[in-house]
Amino acid sequence: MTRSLRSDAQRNRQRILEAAEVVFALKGPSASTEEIAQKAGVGIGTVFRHFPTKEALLQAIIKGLAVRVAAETGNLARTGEPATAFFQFFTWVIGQAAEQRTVVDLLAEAGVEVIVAKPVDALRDAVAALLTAAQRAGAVRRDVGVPEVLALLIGLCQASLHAGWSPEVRDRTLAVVFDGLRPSPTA
Amino acid sequence: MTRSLRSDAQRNRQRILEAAEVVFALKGPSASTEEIAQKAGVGIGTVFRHFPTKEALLQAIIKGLAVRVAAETGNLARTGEPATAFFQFFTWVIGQAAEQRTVVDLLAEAGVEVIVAKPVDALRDAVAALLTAAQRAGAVRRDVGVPEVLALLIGLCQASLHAGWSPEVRDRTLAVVFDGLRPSPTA
DNA sequence: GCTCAACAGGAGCTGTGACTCCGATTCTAG
DNA sequence: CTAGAATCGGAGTCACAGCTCCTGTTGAGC
Repeated sequence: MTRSLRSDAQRNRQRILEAAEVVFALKGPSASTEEIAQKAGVGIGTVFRHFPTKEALLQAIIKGLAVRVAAETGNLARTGEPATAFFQFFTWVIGQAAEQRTVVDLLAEAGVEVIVAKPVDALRDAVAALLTAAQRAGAVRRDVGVPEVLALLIGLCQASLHAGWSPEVRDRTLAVVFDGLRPSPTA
Repeated sequence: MTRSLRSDAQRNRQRILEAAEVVFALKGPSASTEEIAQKAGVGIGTVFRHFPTKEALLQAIIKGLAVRVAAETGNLARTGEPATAFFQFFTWVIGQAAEQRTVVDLLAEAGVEVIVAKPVDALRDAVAALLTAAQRAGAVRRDVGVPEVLALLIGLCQASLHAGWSPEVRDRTLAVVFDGLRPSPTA
């Protein structure tokens, strides 16, 4: 087990996480470690002591994000109307992605079959709960599963990163997907 | 104007383009110029004489791809049934993207508002023709435009690059989007 | 306060990839 | 066939980012 860190080390670790979250959200995974260190007000060496590789840092951020998004999703599943909660979740995630590039990476991670981190699993479970509740309420067709939902989420989030993606286009595109997700009247 | 190139130069230029097309399709835009030169059987210097920057080379490939895709799209618009041609086009593009990463970049380029290259414009026109024909035939709802179609195409193509995207998931996801694109019975 | 282990910092190492430069090598006009 | 201009090739340059290492500093137990 790891003993608890010295107080200044804990403080720096927290600062690095916060800075990395902002920078990654803004510039994507290609942001340089130096920029993160500068934003956190620490040296590069300090960053690499807390996180052995840049990849580890990114994973830590994604993990934290997964926990928060899963919690939010769980809340929505518990308190909202099943029929509308699912669509609210969809809209919310895509809104997040437009301003937080990290969300896109998180979803990409979630879409991969072989999952490593438990928090991402939790997120998938939360999405599954939301989906099945909406299906039971008759708001979503029954022949779609979590993989399809994640594919649509990933796709729309990726699209939202591109230029020329105005709020109007976003709303109309979402409307198309939502109509496609509803039970078909011919079924 | 530029005089015609020496015969060996023309041959090399062609080889570079072919090699670059293969490599970019396989590894995306981050593929190294050296690898392209090696695949083409020429030195790096030769690559950079024909294309001043790597970006220029990528643009040239995308341009060529745009011409071919636009031609294919135009064919489909002329010979196919308006009601089905649009959906065939959609399916075809996404199938291409799964094996040719460059297609994704092409579409990303097409989605951007400020267009530089004419071939990309031509592609957008071809998509527009296909879309309006399908709408006139009553196969596609009238409140979607080219931006929305491109957004859906870009998104699904990006999603198709990720692991865990099996043919089954692709078909079901496409089915959802197609149902969403059809005229709603309540309209 | 003192001591020392834990930690911070950032100059530098290393690997990579875009791009340049110039001697060697072809193609082509006459 | 030959001159010479166009072209080729790839070693070398430059910039950048991940990562290491060693010196100086700071927190915590005594």
